[in-house]
Amino acid sequence: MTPRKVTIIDIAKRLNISKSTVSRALSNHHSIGLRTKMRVTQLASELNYEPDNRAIFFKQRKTYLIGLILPSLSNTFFASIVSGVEDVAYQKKYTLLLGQSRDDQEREKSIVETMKNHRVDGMLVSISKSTTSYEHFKLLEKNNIPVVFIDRIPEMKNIHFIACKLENGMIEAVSFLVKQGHKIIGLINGPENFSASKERYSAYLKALRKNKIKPDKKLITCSDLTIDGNVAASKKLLALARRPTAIITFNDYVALDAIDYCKRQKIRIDKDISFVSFANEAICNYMDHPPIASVEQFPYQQGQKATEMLIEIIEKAKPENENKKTFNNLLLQSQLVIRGTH
Amino acid sequence: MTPRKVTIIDIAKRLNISKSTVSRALSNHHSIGLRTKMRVTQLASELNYEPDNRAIFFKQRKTYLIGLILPSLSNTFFASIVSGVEDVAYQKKYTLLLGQSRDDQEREKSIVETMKNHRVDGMLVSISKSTTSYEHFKLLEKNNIPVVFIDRIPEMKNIHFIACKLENGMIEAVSFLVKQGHKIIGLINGPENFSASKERYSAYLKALRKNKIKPDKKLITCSDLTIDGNVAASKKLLALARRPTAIITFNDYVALDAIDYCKRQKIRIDKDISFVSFANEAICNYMDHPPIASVEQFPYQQGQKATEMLIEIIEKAKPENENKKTFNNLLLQSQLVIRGTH
DNA sequence: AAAATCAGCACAACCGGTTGTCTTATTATT
DNA sequence: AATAATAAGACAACCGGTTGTGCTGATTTT
Repeated sequence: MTPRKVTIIDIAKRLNISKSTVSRALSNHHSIGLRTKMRVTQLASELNYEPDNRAIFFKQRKTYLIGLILPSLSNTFFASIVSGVEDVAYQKKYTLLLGQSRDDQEREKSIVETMKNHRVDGMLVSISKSTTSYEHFKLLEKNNIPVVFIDRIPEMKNIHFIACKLENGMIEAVSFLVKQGHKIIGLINGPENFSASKERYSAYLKALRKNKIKPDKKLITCSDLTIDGNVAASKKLLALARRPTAIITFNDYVALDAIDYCKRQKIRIDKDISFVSFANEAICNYMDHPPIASVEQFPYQQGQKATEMLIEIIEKAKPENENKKTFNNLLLQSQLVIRGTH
Repeated sequence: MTPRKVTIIDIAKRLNISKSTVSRALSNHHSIGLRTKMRVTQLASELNYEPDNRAIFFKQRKTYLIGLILPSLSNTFFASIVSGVEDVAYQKKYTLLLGQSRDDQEREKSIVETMKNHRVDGMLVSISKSTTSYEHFKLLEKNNIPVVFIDRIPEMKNIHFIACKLENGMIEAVSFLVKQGHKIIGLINGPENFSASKERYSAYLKALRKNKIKPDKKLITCSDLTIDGNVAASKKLLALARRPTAIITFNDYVALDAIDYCKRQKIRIDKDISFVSFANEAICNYMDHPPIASVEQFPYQQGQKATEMLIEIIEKAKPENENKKTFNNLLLQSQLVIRGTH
């Protein structure tokens, strides 16, 4: 129990007026005399009076709080999302509540619970890898707390979400490689149960079709995205009799581990084998042999757009619209970024 | 105004009992009969009743909210801090309010104001580069909201803070280079007005003294930490008649830009020149020619320790302790990490 | 001079919980 | 059977603001 802070009641007592007068004086209401207004504002600043949002929002049934739950924060992709979310939230006068699920469903649930009890006006979520039950999100809806999912989307009907469409990026990537003369193009994908993996997988097949290349199951493998997993996947593809001359990886880190492995195996990067990846992390610019291209997924922009979408939903929500709900979703186009040779 | 949620009053009305009975039934109070308890809990779960934290914390004068303000979130150093803070906050049942100042004093002030009005129980701050006035922090103290500063510490008296002591890391760095045979060791520092720069500067001088090397002003330069600034600083040092054989840089990014510049100039890394940096970013492990060593500043741990410190301050704060305030500060030791050759 | 108008402020209800005190009906004690 | 003890729950105040309504005295209107 922290010591109590100055309230309008304290001010009212000292000036021998009622607290409603203080409240109106501070908000410059016309029915309060000039002299009283001046005495109130004067004393308020002397005492360092600060209004208590909770009391205000309590009546308004609004908190101007937005909850954001991400799997991790030390990952640059998610850090960019946070940054985009915060920028928009700040601009629209909302404050951000942050939680990281650490890819643990129970922790995710618990954070949802806490934020719900803090009465956030809405939530932004990138679901954890281990999330299989969506009850906690359904409960939010029952409580009239809108949720916008970002990038990692659950398989639920009737949800708001924003993501980055990878199909076009994958097609650009494959076409780019084909144009460079590659015919045997491998894929190191992420965990099979990821929707992001599924999307890459089907886009990869579509891209091959478009370029009239027959898919070869042996050229497709998965990694659990750990260093060991990435190396194992690389090893598998590079040991093939029909060895790929180019590999597309789930993200930049997979590519970097793969490139590392190649170097140790004296497989020459960009000669014996080329890499194209996803994420387009800035850090790749410092590498001697980065992937020759990477598909940008615009995490910062996803964060921005998701927040704009959420706030719009929050602010247009009215009880009378209860039964004519619509669900917003937005797919940004990904974009292949070809690295300059340097 | 979002539609209203289920309250204990709704439950009370339906069961024709008083709201205090509902409250006590839900918290399993002994003076409520078993039958009533069951009817209440039953109906509560049917209606998806969720307690409103604000009403509870309102009376308790506590929110279990902690505000965290950092200059940026897209920077991995700060992202690690956030991660450490969130982990501890979660474990201790506090929720994190996040804001980024974008190194703008006005935005920092405005975020402090907002969080204060949300009645956070305490705040964690890494001050913005442009912050010169500390009034907004002093006001927090007057409002009995404790603040713990992290890593970027303002020049104020009587504050709580946590930071990472760079002196020992710098001494280790210089000694390491000397042991490798280097005698001419340059320094590319950050902006002069940074306390972090000042600390590196004096530690650098001390380290040279310890190793009986005479400092040479020409070997010391500053960068504004932009790519152009980093390159310009590198150019300056490498153009010297008495050219350094090793350079210590403000952080890894400066080193990477410098290394990049060297490569373009055909200056051979680790032969003609070696680099040691600060921050020890994981990404350097993927480089062909990373700095040979880097001083780890433990941002994740700083976040953790700062949060532990803050929560301790919050929870032991009592009105009667008002005038016997003490100020906590903790300096972690930095640590030189020598990269394995790979 | 009586009635109407209005400025300036007080009073009270409300938001959704918690908690101390009071009431009532039942059971236990002597 | 009369009294004390106890169980179960009602009532009301409180946290710190906002806001609709009511009251009072002064000024204006007729």
